[in-house]
Amino acid sequence: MAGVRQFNEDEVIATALDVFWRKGLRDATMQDLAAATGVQRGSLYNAYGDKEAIFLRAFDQYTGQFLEAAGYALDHADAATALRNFFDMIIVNMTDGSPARGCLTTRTALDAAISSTEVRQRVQDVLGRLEQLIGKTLSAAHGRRRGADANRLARVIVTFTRGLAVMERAGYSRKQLRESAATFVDAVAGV
Amino acid sequence: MAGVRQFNEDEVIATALDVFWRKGLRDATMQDLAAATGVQRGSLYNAYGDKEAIFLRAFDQYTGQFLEAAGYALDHADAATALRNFFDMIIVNMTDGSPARGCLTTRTALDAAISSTEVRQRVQDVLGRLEQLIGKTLSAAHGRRRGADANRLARVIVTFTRGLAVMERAGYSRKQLRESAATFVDAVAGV
DNA sequence: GTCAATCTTGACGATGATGTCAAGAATGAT
DNA sequence: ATCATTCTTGACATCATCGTCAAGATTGAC
Repeated sequence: MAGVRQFNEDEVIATALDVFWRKGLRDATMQDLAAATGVQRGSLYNAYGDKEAIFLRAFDQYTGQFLEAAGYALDHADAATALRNFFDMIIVNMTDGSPARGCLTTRTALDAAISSTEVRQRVQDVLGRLEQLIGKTLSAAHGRRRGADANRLARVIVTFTRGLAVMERAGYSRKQLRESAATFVDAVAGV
Repeated sequence: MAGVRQFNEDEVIATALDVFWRKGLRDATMQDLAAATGVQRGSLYNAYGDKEAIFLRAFDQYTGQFLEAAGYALDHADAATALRNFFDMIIVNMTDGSPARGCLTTRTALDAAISSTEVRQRVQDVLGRLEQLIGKTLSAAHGRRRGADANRLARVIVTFTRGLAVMERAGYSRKQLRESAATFVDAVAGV
């Protein structure tokens, strides 16, 4: 069994994403990845180099899915509806699984195991892109809220989503998160 | 040099707090604590049992300081002023030091190294108390905003503070955090 | 069919952390 | 002054993880 790669890379990365999501970059070990993927540790090292390289691939896959879902949820003419959809989506996203997996981006941002700048950069990228996505939705919806205004508000909204992720980790239930998000949207979106 | 404790417990805990704040519960090792406090590892084990016990003491010290400062900052008749003070305080709190230490509570909430329920419980306690503190401020300031309304908003505000802590970790500057907080207060407090 | 390339496998060494312990030392009580 | 108590110290055993590597195996190209 050798000579050519014995595993499907996409599957391995998808499985690795699941492991990282459940355990976090720091706590997931190469052994965890090997066990979950069925690929030996040595093969993983041979194929990817190290854990962080695997993480980066998995994280890219994750952000792709996430931003796509966010864009879809936000795609409504009415800003309030868009935001409600969006919050529903991310709350389900972070409270899914048992135990809940939480938000991978937030967890990664807080993970001190970040020696390389690369990981940090990716986190900033997602947050920045999310901010832009939301900013566009806001300026498109409310003609009166344009430019700097929408951008500032977009950042506030992104910040709030990070807060929800922390609250989830602190033990708040999906229902509680939803209530907070609803209150937030009502207050901020000025609906 | 023995027979009686050779170190000042308060000083040791204060120093330990500094270490935990900079490195996090997970990443701070007993060796780090020993080096920072000047107390040998063995003595620390003898005196406290294990790392988590030391952390709990340090964290209690931290939350005491933090909630006191929060209460002081929030002690204003005008809700908007109270909130602005409060956000100023926590933003300085989390961006202080070089590199910035971030928010210990948030970091701890995300730290997966939490096997014991105790740590998690303390985190929930701080957040809960903070929520109450803010709730009181809100109901006291705005007569029209009472009961459930103030409580819901208080939780939204606590959530937002957690978001700021994450954004700080993601690399946002003190200035950026302040801008977001200001936008948030303007929008939410309905000032 | 042969061979070079490359993947797989299991073992190895290094490292860093945890928690324990026995021996030594100094204090406070009697 | 003596002694039990208790702290300190350094060493020890254990464990988990990382990253490397040589040997074996298999494939695809020629």
